[in-house]
Amino acid sequence: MSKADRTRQFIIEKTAPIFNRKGYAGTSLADLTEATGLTKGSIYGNFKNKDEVAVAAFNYNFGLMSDWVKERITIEPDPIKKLKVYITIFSNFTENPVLRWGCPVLNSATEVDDTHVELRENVVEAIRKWHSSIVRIINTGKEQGKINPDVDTDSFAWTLLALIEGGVMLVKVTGKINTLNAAMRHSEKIIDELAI
Amino acid sequence: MSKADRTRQFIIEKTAPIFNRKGYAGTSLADLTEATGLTKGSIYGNFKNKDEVAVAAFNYNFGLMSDWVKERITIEPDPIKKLKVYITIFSNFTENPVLRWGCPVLNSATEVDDTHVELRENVVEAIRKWHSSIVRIINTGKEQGKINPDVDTDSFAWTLLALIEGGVMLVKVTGKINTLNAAMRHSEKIIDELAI
DNA sequence: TTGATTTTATACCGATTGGTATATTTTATG
DNA sequence: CATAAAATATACCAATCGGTATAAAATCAA
Repeated sequence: MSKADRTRQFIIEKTAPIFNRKGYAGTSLADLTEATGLTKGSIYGNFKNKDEVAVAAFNYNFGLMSDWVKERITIEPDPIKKLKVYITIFSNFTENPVLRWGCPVLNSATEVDDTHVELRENVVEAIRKWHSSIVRIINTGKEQGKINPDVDTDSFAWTLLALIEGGVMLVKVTGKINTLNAAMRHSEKIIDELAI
Repeated sequence: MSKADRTRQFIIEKTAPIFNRKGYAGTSLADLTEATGLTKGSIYGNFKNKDEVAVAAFNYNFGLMSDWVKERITIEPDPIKKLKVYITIFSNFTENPVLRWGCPVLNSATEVDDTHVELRENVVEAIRKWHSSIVRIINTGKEQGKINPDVDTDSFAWTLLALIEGGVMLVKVTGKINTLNAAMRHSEKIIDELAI
């Protein structure tokens, strides 16, 4: 790992929380230099422009979240319990070190428009991956005879994603945890109903 | 209605779609002058600052959405059908004249932080109103003996809101309508299950 | 229609935006 | 250790940001 690679990684790690909190357009170059202690020249020596830092920061943020989830899903053998890991994690996301400032997907999803093409594509890809991992759990559960084969896997995964992201949005803006709790309790219920 | 009041209203109506599309921080004063054909001086003669225009624009956007929904809910006598009005409207929100650029609540919810206190309070109040209107429909349905009295009204309303907003987010960023459809079909199902 | 008042336009402000050319320093290689 | 290459800092750029003082124009009441 060369010096440049290490600095690049350093910049990403230091700025990723800023991007997640302030938004990908609301974060200025001054924020980046302040967070890293580096200068503009140094940052532009490692990245083409601000957008490239934003994209790298988003992927880093999503990766953190993804790893956190995966780690806890892997140790659960039962598909129903695997799915419930999402509920546990997001029910307490405000105390979660990587999700404290909100879900990176949600935070960037509403912001990216046609002017941030590359970032948008990365957000879409992140959502697709998330959806796929839910689909995979359910399909494996079907093969194991633990989940009702009649379940519409694809639709279920999108519904669960909508409940999680919607719930996170509600609690983030209102500050009332019962908004998220309601969505998570319902999610738990429909997960239980998957079982044969 | 004085000239000033008319101009104020004119500014709100012309800038509200811009704010909803570009975000409340991403919209510049140049955007406002361009959309209205007025100058900065003229806008600042009618509003204290940009934030005041943003707040007025949000409330206008939410009012438009609210009126559109209320109009269609009122003509439905049955509480189950009243709730399904939300599903119908949001399932086709991309073709809806007032929701074409997304739900104003969702668009501003993820953006407002501690630096936009007043706008945030307005968003929270809008969500509270929306929640209350769902609660009211369900409670009336219970009184009429058409909705199961054991239903947790408050939780149900938050769950429905999470499904709607989450679904809107998913389709807006991915561009795939089946993401929203899945959330809306599930919403329809849980609405049907409310009935006795 | 006059005169006071309100509304709008002009011209400007300092601060900040993202970005870059170039000089300096640090790193890696022989 | 010397030297080439890469990484970082300095100093700057034009453009845009939100906002304002003031002049010009339009409105309104008497």
